[in-house]
Amino acid sequence: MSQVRVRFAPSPTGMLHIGGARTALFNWLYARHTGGKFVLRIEDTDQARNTQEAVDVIFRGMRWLGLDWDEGPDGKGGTSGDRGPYFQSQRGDIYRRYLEKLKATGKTYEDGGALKFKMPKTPGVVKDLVCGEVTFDRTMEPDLVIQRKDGSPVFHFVNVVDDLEMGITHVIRGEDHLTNTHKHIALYEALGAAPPQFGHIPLILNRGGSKMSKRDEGAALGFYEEAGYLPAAVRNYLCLLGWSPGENQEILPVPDLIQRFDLPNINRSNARFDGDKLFWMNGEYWRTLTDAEFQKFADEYLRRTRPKVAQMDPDLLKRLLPLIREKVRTGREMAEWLDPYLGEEYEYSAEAKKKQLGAPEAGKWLEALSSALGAMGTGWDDSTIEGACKKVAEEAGAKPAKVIHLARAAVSGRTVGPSLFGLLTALGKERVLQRLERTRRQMAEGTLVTA
RNA sequence: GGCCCUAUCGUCUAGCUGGUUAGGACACGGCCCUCUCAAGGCCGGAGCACGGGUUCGAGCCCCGUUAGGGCUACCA
Repeated sequence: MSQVRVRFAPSPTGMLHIGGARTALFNWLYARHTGGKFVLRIEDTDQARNTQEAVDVIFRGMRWLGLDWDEGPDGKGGTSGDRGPYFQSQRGDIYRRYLEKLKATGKTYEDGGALKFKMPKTPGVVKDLVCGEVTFDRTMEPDLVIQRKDGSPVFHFVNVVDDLEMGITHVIRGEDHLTNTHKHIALYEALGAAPPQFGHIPLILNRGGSKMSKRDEGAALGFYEEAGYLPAAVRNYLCLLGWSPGENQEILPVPDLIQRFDLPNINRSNARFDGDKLFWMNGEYWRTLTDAEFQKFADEYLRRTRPKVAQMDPDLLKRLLPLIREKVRTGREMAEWLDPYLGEEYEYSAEAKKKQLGAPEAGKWLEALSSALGAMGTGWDDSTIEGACKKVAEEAGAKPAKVIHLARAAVSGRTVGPSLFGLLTALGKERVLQRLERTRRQMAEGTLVTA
């Protein structure tokens, strides 16, 4: 048996569709599982949408997911592999050659300026690796246009020619192509070539239950990168749509995924995309990152989404991040939680003002807190701060929680945040006193800003 | 309309060649922990679409119905 060659052939639409990403992933897994080659081919025949930016989106998405390809454009202007070109827009000569070859068989004819392929009227049989044997009655099947009036070849034709020329052995693609496959097979046969094997994988459905379209929320892979998801989590989650590793396991490292993945155990029914579960899974990966991995991720994500971090005291950031990390599970949440510490002009949320800072005893308690914390000598740490806070509460005859929540609101402007004692420790005494003072001043002046 | 695919908790799924108290995960509810929020622990509700067969026995096999999805372009 010769070496497996699979391909992913996206068209540059300006986004990498989540379904396309999953198709790429399954192809990649199959190539790695079998020790075969994974080819990337760009179907850039639609001139209107074909821009460099749109092509770059594909490269970026593939790299982000960790799907490396053995042949195709390298994304840096170069190419690897010797079965190119890997852009359809550069394969015109090849298509013309095959068009001539097909014409020579006498199985084509001109109609209305277009070139048509005479579809055989015999039953079309597709032996699908996922769906089994599917037979199509073609007695009523119309002939297939393979070249438009303007001379350009159509998708079905170039797709077949490319797969043939590139020596693709297994075509793994979405089930939406299943009913077209017999046409492709007819083309292979007319060209005197053996068709590849096919495996049609179930579609990814949106919440409403229809094929995920580019207009659906979260349909673009880039959406998850922007939201600060971890590529490993997204990749792992995508694996579970239409396939299961079995043995009640869902979270698996890549080598296990590769080892267990195979075509016969792919599901036949479509799967709905469940953002909640992805979110949960991201949390699982989020928690198992090493400190170094998390730091790298946080640096890159924050630099991109919160340019203000550059102005921030790096030591403060370094102290804050671990505290925030354990309370959230995506980069976006992390960034939002960091907002109150990006500068001293932080805002107070409506809830913080209403529930905490607006309380009758708030001013009195904050004053007590300021003096208690201000009086602390050496040893500014979680436990000494806790002691001071509890003492303030005790003297005020209140539960510690009351004072703690008030302090959080004063110091961060929020009602939720990292554990208070850790937060105060991280902020440092001077900054904490300054923030308490700022809050008291604004309370006194009645100018607590909202936005 | 025609053709094709599919059908296990709300969702993703396990369930190999018929014998299971139908398993797991997300989500959800309750309790515990608790300074908010997460995390964690314990408990719980929730499913074989329906109807016929075949069989001693069907979630698994066959047929039908229903439902969902897809395809049916000189789009890709």
